[in-house]
Amino acid sequence: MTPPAPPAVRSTAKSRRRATIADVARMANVAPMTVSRVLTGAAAVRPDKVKRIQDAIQLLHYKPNETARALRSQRSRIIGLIVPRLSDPFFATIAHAVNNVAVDNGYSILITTSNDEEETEYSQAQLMVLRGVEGILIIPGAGYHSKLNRLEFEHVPLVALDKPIDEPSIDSVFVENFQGSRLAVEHLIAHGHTRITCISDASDLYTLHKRQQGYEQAMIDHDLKINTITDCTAQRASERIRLLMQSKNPPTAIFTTNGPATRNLLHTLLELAVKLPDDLALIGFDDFEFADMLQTSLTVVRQPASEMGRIAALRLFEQLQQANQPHIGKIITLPVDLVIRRSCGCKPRLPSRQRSPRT
Amino acid sequence: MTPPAPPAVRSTAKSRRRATIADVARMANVAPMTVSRVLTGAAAVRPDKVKRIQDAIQLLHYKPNETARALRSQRSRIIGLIVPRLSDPFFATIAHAVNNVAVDNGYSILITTSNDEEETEYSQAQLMVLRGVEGILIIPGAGYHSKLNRLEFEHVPLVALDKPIDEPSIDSVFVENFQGSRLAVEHLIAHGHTRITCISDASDLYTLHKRQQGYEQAMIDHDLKINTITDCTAQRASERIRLLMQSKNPPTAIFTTNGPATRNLLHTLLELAVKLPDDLALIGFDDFEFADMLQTSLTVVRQPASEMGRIAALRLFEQLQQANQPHIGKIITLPVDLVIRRSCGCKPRLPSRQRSPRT
DNA sequence: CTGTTAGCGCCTTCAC
DNA sequence: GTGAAGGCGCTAACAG
Repeated sequence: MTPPAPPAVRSTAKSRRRATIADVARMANVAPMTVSRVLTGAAAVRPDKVKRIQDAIQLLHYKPNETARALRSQRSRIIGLIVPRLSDPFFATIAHAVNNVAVDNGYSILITTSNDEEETEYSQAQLMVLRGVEGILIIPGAGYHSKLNRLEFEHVPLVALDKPIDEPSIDSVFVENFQGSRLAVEHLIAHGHTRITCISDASDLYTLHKRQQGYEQAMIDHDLKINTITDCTAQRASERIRLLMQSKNPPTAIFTTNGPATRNLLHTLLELAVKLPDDLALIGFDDFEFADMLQTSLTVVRQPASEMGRIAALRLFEQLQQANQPHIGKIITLPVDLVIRRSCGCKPRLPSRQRSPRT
Repeated sequence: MTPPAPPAVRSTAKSRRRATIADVARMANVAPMTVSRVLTGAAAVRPDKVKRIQDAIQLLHYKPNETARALRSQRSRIIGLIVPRLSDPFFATIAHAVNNVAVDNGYSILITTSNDEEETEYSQAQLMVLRGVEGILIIPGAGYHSKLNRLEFEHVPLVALDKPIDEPSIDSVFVENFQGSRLAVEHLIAHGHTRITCISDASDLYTLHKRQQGYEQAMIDHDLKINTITDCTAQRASERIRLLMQSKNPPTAIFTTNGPATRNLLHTLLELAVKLPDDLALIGFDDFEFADMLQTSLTVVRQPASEMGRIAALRLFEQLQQANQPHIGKIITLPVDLVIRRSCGCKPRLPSRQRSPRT
């Protein structure tokens, strides 16, 4: 065992380049390949050599260069994650869960936000492939058809979350949008309400559509008249809701299909001094941190954001393990919880939950 | 111009490997190096060759392999981002802003969560370096001293956010914790309050300490008695706050030093049926999405999360450009807003803001 | 079990 | 302006 070999290059003042596998091999008096085998465990190596190699690694502070590994072995141990916005707690929670699974598997995450832009999503996904990601998890943006079903992504394992990508071979993970909404609306009906309005903002066409369908199914099943408002964006919500509440037959209950719609509605109701649940009952799709501390705590359909991220990531790793076997897209749909608080008219002692039934 | 040259390897059924720079060079009848120059713009190339090369690139759908580039050029165009939790809206918003800056600079982000664990933070940071990130942005976890001041990170550009890392050469971006808190407490004092309690949970020692100091400074300046409660964790908050409110001289106002403390307090106040702001005035550090829709809308100190992320990322890129010049750590402190709502006792028509003064 | 050879895809370097 | 050679650091493939 020789002392730390001076690097091949003359050791200038302080450049001192990182030790490479060759340095370790030289010091341990073996071939680089043998060092590699110890590192990766790809094949057995005689114990005494293992010892020498490990000592050399210690002394040189050797750490493998993952970029070189990725280039040579065609395995980057990196997956891509594309979300519309990280500032949305729902997406951020999914990202957090994905990260945990990735770390458990020894993978890292290359993340990016699409800002709900088709071109950004597409170009960032391409860039990820060029950077050698082994697979991509994506929450497609609202309001367009994702282009990730293109040919160039044919050989990249892909899992879609929350919304689908239009290509049957792609795995998807959704929540029970339809059943959850139906459950929520039926809860309102059980409270005796008959004039129930469904309010959406304009974003996120796929999920909102599913949720509206759930609302409509519940209404049809009980012979009630459907009334859906779909353009309650931040700008127009105030006007639309005032009109609604001041009409001659205003609803006695409202179902909002996502967080923004719920927030827009609540703002206007505050302005109008409408009291929940006396003047109006409300259930919103999607829970949020302070839902239990509003003027009237809100009954909501809670989505399993963390669970979604976890399952999607696990699916992706299953695909990575199955290498190139022909792949059939699997659709996983997670149940949602109806978290009953005060806004629907219940007077629960403790917040209770009800789970969406599986169809 | 020849038709798409069959790849060197025989084109088996459908393996069809990705085109490389050599394929493009062959097709355009130039040396690979010339193609590289067109790609990177590293040197001028005669227009007719440029044309031939661009045509070949189109025909072959050539895209450069970024892993190979990173290995050869020692520039990955990737930066690392470490946050404690992505499920925290404050951190997630920072991550979002960081992403936007990175994309603008043609960089990608390798992200990971430390879960507030010293070892995770350290090992993930190491892994990022092995993956060739050019720099790291980190929000250090709560409750320990980050190990990223170690020797091995000496040559990795580093920027700390929200909390410092104990090493003077590292850039940091903070908010005005001290001034913001002082401003908030002075606002309460201006409302005529004299018994003001400061409540913290146990996490995040650095920022909470700074905020407590701001509170104390304001109290001292006005000859008021300091009363700080530091262990209002989710488990103990209820007990501690009940004790406080039922003491014989309960405070007439409270200043909470972060989101969790605010939330814990609000929960208990709901249970105790304490009405804001009549029974008690409250200002919390850190804004959140539904702060304006609580039983009584909350007056808060708002932190510029997005701005923090943006500035930290910009700093990192400045370091990347300055290559190896000796670096002196720069500390950037951002002002915070006092967002006045109802909980402090104001009756604003429109929510108003006040900016923390710079010292 | 171990070493040799070669090359992943690109760009640095240097010669022309 | 252009090309040839060589190697970034590692491991696949093969030979022994």
